[in-house]
This record gives sequence, structure tokens and C-alpha cells, in this order.
Amino acid sequence: MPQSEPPQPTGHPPLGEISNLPLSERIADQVREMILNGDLGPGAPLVEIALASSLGVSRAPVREALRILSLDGLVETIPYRGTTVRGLSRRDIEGLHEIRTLHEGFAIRRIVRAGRHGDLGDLAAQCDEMDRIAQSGDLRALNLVDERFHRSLIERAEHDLLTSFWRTIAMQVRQVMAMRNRRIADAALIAANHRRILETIVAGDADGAALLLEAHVADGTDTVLASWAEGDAS
Amino acid sequence: MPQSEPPQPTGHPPLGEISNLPLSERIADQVREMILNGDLGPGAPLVEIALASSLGVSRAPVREALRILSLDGLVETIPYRGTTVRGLSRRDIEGLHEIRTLHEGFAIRRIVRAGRHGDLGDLAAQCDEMDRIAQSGDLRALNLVDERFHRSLIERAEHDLLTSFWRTIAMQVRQVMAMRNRRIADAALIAANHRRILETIVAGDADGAALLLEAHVADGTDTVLASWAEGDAS
DNA sequence: TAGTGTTACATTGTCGACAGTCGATTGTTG
DNA sequence: CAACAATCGACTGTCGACAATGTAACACTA
Repeated sequence: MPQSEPPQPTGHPPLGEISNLPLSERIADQVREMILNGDLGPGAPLVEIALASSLGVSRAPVREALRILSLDGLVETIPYRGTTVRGLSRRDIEGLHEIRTLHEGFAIRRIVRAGRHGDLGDLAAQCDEMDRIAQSGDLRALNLVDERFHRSLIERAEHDLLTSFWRTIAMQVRQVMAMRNRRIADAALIAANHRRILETIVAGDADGAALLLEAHVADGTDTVLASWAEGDAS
Repeated sequence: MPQSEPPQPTGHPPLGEISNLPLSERIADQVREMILNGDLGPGAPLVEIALASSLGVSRAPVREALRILSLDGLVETIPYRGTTVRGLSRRDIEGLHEIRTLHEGFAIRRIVRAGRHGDLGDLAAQCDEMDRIAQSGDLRALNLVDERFHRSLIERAEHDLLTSFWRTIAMQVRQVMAMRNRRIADAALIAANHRRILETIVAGDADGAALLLEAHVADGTDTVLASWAEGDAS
């Protein structure tokens, strides 16, 4: 499922990126943002013709977009029946975080084993930024940096398939995050957690870092599940 | 990417499933088999119009089929440029087996932790079948049972996301397997390996089983990589 | 009233045609 | 002859229209 779209080192830094991407991908991006921001709740139907006319395009690119989203695991399609935003059950969320822990732990061990844990400057910079944001109390920004931190960690493992799987995982994590409202009080704690995890990795203690990370993720999971008011089943 | 299709407890148990699937999915199945059997080697271009006329259908379902295959990780699509059968580099194969080991180990630990390792009768039956096939020397059948054994193991973990990821993994493993010719001499050894892994799980020794499995997979990987004549890069 | 045909409707699946994009080839110019 | 522009061809991307499918509501029968 490689659909990556890295920075693309073109030589022209500031030149507002003319969207040369196929229409279908732009549509996918747009609908994805809607889902990930919670504008489209679980179970919401995605009717092709409605989306098409709403966006002023034909059904063909909309169909492709929905296919891409189903590839991302954000959407469920039943033949001849339609496409809906995927609902997440309590079980799904628990499973998601288990898998997430598994993959991040693997990434950490791989980084350390390859001896690359000395060179994690950008991660440190992201921790700094997290500290700053934690004080400002901008929870939305915090989520973004949080996501970027973990993505960087995965990418540092330099494992294509892992990165590819992470795409799916991160997407669903973000969808889950959209369901809850983090409290400002948590922000500082979260920043500290990441700092400690990073430091443990740099120290070369892969297993220790994996444990810290597991605790950190489990904490987030508990927060989500606590505010789980008998939600939808999938 | 949930594509599960459980037993569906309708009231009418035995009523053999009419193939009501959309054309696009049937096309995807067909092309997938071609790739997995090696009829379409890595790098082979999949031209929509050619496939369409060759199958006697329009381009639309073919396009959808190619999307599905790209979802399976069997195919690479570059916008406006076309779709080709994915080539696997040495690095890819190594990474694939790492990820595979990671997931199967997770499955084993989960099964044991949930205390379900006492009830693995179907796996034992598959071991029996493997023994029988090993004597007959039918390598093609051996691969099939092998795949089914590992799939059963994953499914026993009862973890939706894991199962979903496994779909991708198994697909690529099978593609790799299509590249090599197993020797008959290995067959008995392979059957014995599986038997031992299963017994270790049943005994409740998750870590031991995971180690055995890692060795088994690593062995297969080495066999593949050994017969690697400076193959294609991806 | 329980169960079974029937019909209408909303939505997806498929089709053939046209427009857009990219790489390669050819032609042009210094 | 090298570097660049125009052209060509093959292919994918998009479009609007039609066909196939599934659901729900309704009428019908026993």
C-alpha cells in the first residue's frame, strides 16, 4: 500500500506547489481531513454522486478517492451498498494501540541495533517544540507535533514496509484522537514523556524505551476509553 | 482496510455462496493469481486498455482492480505513468521477513496470553496434512498448506488489525515464494518445523515458539536470498 | 396476521468517448 | 555536433450516460 508522498526535493523551495496531483488524490486528501477532524463522524454515509456534485466533479475521481480512503482504513465499502466512515469499537481501539506499540517498539529496537541512536537531533528538536507548545496550551498543535515525533521515529528505522504500515496506523490513531478532548493539564506530562523516551533511546536502551513508550501509549488509550460513552460498534 | 467476510450466521448453513462479486473484484483476483504464480514477473507493465480488451470488459473495472492490487502491495502505480508489477529488492525481502516474524510472534504471544493455546486442533490437522504432502513431494500443495497454517495462526489471535496487515504480508510472501524453487529434500524438514512450533505453543511457551518461528522464517529467507542472482531493484 | 410477490427508488457498477500528461523521437539552431 | 524546441504516440485521468443491484414499502395471498 505504498502511497507515500515525501517532501519531494524539487529545486524550487518557495513556489506555492501547483497541485499537479490527480483530482482523485486531492479529493481523497480533502475527505480524509474531514474524517480526521471529526467533521464526518463514524457511520456517516459517503454517497458518490453527492460528493461529486458537491465538489463540482464527476463520479469517477470520487470513486477513486473512496478507494484510496478504504486503503487507508478510514472507510468501509460494501459492494452495491455504499461507503461509510468507519466506526471504531472499543475493541478496535485497544487493538490499534497494541499494534502501534508493537511497531514502535520494533522501530526502536531496529534503530538501536543499527547503531543509529546517536543521531536523533530532529527528534530532540521536536521535543523542544513540544515543550513550548505545552506551555501555550494549543492542544491541536500538540497533536500534530506528537504525530510527527512518532512518524520520525518510525522513519528512522528505515524500513519501507514498516513505514507503509505506519501510515495506516497513524491515520486511525488520529481518527481516535479526534474523538476525545485532551485536557491542558496533560500537555506538560506528554511532552515530558516523549523527552524521556527519546533520552532512553539515545542511551541505547531499546527495551527500556519500548517499555516507556508502551506505558505512554497505554495512558493515551485509557484516556480515550475512559471518555467512551457506550459508543458505536463496528 | 477491513475486507473480512466472517461466517455470517444466516439461518441457512450450507448454501454454497453464489459468486455475486463485482466484476472489478473478480478481475483483481485473476490478476493477483497471475502475479502470485509468477506469470507476471516484477516490472511487468499492467496497461489498463490491454487488460480490458483481453478480458472483454471496459477500463473502469480494470482500474478498480488495479487499485485493489496496489492496496495489496503487489503493484506500483505512478500517476499518469502507469502501473507495474512490484519488484522486490533484496532489502525488501529481508524487511518482509522481519515484519512477518514480528507479527507472527505477536500473534503467538497473544494466543498464549489469552489462554487459547489449548484449542488448536485445526492447526494440528494441518500439520498432519503437511506430513502427508511432504512425502508425496507436491511442492505446490506444500506452499498452500504452509500459507494456511500461518494464516490460521494469525486468525487465532483474534485481532482484526493484525489479520488485516497479515493479508498484505502473506501476499508478498507468496510473491517471493514464487521466485524460488523449493527442493523436495526440504519438505520433510519444513513439516517437522511447523509441528515443533505448534507443540511449543500448545505447551504455553510463547517466547520459545516465537524463537522457533523466527528461525524457521529466517531459514526460508536465506533459501530465497541464496538463489538471488542480482535481481531487480525496486 | 404471517408470510410472500411486486414495485419503486436510491446507489453503486460498468461502459465508451474525450481530455490531459509524460517520455521519446524528431527536427532545428547555434 | 551538442543543446534545445516542437511533435508524436501511448497511456492514464475524467466525464456523462446507462445497466445492475439491494432495500424498503406496498399490495397480495393463505
